[in-house]
Amino acid sequence: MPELPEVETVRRGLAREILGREIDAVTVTGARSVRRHPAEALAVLVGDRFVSIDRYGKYLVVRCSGGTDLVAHLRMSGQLRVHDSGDPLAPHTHVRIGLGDRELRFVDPRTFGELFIAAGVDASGRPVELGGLGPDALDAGLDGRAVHQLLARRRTAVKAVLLDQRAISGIGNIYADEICFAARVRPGRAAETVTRPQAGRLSDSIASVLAAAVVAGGSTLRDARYQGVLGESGRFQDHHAVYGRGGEPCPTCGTPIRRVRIAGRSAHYCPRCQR
DNA sequence: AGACAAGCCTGTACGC
DNA sequence: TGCGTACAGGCTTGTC
Repeated sequence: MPELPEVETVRRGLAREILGREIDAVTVTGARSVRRHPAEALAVLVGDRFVSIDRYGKYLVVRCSGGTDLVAHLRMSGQLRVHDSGDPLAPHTHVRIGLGDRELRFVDPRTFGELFIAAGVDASGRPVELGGLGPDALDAGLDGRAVHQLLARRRTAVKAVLLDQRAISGIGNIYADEICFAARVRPGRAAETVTRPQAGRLSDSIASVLAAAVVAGGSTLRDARYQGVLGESGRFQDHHAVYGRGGEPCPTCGTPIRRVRIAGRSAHYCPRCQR
């Protein structure tokens, strides 16, 4: 399931593969993937070139030469793939954007993901639809003091705050568990009880875990649908300390990893290392 | 066969 | 009463 490291890996892949190319056709075969518009609305892109690609949390924004911003969110199973235009279509291919001899394809079995044209941008140049997002998890301003403030006076679990895209954008279920482990903080701990030193460790862990995952090209799970733009798998799943490892020994102390439900989601932690 | 996994939005419930 | 916050439910389908 694409989170910040996977989306950043896709961003870099798209920048490498398709930047500067001219869009010569847009074909929508899955209307649900463009549900904010009539299916034909994406045709406004024809004749534009891809100018740059930005990422805000888990959103990708493809800036086009005509001034249009194409926004993508992969949700759980969406993929953006670059193919030669004659390549056979994968099942669940919902949108095809022709780029000369190549093609950008949106593939999404569960159809939670979507593409849409931004209605406009705010003063900072961000699409208005993304106005509710908190600071990006890799934003340098997200220091210990800032994290401590985000957690203050919130009675909900630490992990619920990490997953709240209005508080911090980009963290999903896998990395929330890995960040809590690296910071030695229990994911179910009430946010308002986190001390300043613990908030400092959370801040450091957000940066270090996500940066390491980006270097590794993200995480590709056995069932999860994440792959890079050319079909590459990520390698960070081999470095998961706790996520998906319930019952296995903690890599630090050997205590069995505990699996519980927090905020309606599975959570994994070491009951000895994490307080 | 049916529960489960996931992110995000919406609607509802609740506490101050 | 009203506001902000918290949480359950819905969407979807491949996998176990």
